[in-house]
Amino acid sequence: MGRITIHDVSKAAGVSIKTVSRVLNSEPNVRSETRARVLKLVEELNYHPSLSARSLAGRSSNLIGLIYQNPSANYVVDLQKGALERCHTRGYRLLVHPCEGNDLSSVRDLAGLVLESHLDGVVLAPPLSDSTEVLAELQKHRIRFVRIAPTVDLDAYSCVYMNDVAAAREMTEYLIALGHERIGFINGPAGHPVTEQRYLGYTLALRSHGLDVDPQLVDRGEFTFDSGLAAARRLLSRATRPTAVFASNDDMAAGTIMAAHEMGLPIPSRLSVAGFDDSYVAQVIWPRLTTVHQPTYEMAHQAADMLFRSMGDEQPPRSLEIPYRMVCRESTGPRPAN
Amino acid sequence: MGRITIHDVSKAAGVSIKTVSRVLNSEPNVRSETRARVLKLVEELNYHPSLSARSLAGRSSNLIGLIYQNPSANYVVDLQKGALERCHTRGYRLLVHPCEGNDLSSVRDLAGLVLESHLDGVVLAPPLSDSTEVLAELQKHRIRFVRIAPTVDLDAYSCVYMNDVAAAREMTEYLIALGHERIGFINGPAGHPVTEQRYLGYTLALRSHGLDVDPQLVDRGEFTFDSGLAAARRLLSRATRPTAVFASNDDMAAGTIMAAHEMGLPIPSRLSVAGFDDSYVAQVIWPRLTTVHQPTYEMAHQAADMLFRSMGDEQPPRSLEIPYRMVCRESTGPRPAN
DNA sequence: TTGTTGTCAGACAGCGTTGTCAATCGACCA
DNA sequence: TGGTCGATTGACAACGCTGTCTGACAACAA
Repeated sequence: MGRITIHDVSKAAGVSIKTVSRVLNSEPNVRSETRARVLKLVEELNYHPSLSARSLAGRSSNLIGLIYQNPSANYVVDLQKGALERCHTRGYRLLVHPCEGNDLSSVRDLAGLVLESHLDGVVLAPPLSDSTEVLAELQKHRIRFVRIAPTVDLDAYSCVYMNDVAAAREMTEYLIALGHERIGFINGPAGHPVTEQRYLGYTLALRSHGLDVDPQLVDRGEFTFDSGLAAARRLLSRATRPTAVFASNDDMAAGTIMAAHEMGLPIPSRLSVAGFDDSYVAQVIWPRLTTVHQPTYEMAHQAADMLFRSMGDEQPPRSLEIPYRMVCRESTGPRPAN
Repeated sequence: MGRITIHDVSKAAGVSIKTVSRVLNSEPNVRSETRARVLKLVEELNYHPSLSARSLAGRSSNLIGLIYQNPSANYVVDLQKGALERCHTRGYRLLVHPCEGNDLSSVRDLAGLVLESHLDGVVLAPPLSDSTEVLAELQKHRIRFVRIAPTVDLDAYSCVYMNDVAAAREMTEYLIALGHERIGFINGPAGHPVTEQRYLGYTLALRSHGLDVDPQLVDRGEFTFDSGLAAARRLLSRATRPTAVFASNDDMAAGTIMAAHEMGLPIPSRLSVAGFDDSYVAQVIWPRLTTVHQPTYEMAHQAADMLFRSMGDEQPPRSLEIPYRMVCRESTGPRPAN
């Protein structure tokens, strides 16, 4: 009593296997009576087509990959949820692949994975979405891909993104509007796509309001809580202490809040703190974090969607911008009087 | 210029495809000279065997599934990391499948997925690990599985777990040792496997120290931040306000901390808060959370390992207990004087 | 010499689908 | 009546691998 195959169904229904195949793939030219009979047998026998056989014989494997590289846990979860949801409605499955290391070998591993698994396409999370090696390798093998939040070649390859510059600028302007003039900034790691963008937004806002970019007020972290904590400690113990700190992601903003607590600086009365991402921590930390809502779920959802559409006849847009949203909570307030 | 197949390699090496297959699968009876030649060609041609063809022709698909059902994001991430790491070293791939709904249809969906994808085995996350329907369905199709943190039939089916009762008891005793006598408890949702266990640990600790279990001090949440916040608000506004609250997971503990802040109760001087899981929030919230470290990563890692070992000749242990660890941080302190 | 054993390698039949092409069957038109 | 055409169906060869079986050859014993 092994696996139930298309032959079992065809025999039971008194038709050829090809007809069963036609029914399963909703192909035309099957009498509705025949279709109904086959469908009934499929149900009764609890038949499930082998996807391995399908991808071997056919053109599609109904499998796409989500490729990422040490991003924060919350980010991955949101991405995955978004992609998974879209996969579900389209009958696709999702293979997740954390791609560690940026060297050539892992890039080839990636190509290997795609080839071995017959992936129909891949969704590339940052910072991979900016890696020319990865893109080249994928192109070489003619593998469809959609990039999430890339910063280069927005029009050359398809992608889904948000405007990090505008968002960082708007957040900085929000702080300026609250009266802050000494606004610290915790930058992301050098080389990461969005790092430059968010910093650019910060500087643009300052300059357009006649404020200087003081290097003493800018520090750098690795997008992690610990690095944010360390950077905030340095920033807050400088002679010219900022009255507000804009951390370029929420994890580092959480570190900043911790540092402020350590130093006995009440938030927001003595120090305002803003983050970026609107990840889970932003909503559960106290005080709740003013931040930029990054539409991670939505971006992954749309990326998967673009992938699917490009597999069909449709010609989806090359690139798609998803709007961000300012989320003002209790971690920011007017500049202290002194 | 299509895909490179085993035929291309065999032709180039001047051997039969079977010999290439032997080399790739490290089978015996191949002259080392031949083996080397084949390996060289595989490298040169950048050949990647098709896993679809493999799973169709052979016995194994090199694919396992991680099945879960609306757990918290952090939990999934840890599980996934653990499983993924083990998969990587064994050359397996991981299919993630969020199984929504507990009804019969989704159970059949699950079986369908396993059949369609030729999964070699599945790792079952709670609360699925206790679902008799799921277990029955998997058994029916003779599919290997390992359960994570089940609470029933520990010896009947293979599983990896930790001792929730002992952990909850130890945490409660820690609070008692700090002098607390009115210790609130925020329970998990009814029906969830670990809910009973953790509550049991709480009551055992109280009783063994001559304290009563006061229903006024017990409330219930859904393992989410919001539900924890709501439960804590109720708990802290009762006439007999507790001096410590033990929330049965970290998300609800974070909600409790928020509620305390709202009410102007300093932590830990006026209220101690303890959580369970040692998830990411526990480490970034202020004050940092005293909690029980649940070895999620380790459990998933071991579960995947047991799966792999059971596929080989080995007979891994039926069940494996992973030790938990108390993590005492700044959210707990001695009972306030009044 | 003949048989026996062990090592190495190839031929060939699946695995469960889809794609291609040909066959059958009415219906419809001239 | 015969021919044409669309709708419906089936036969059969892929797809790229593994498992099984068989063959060739060398080494060794009887």
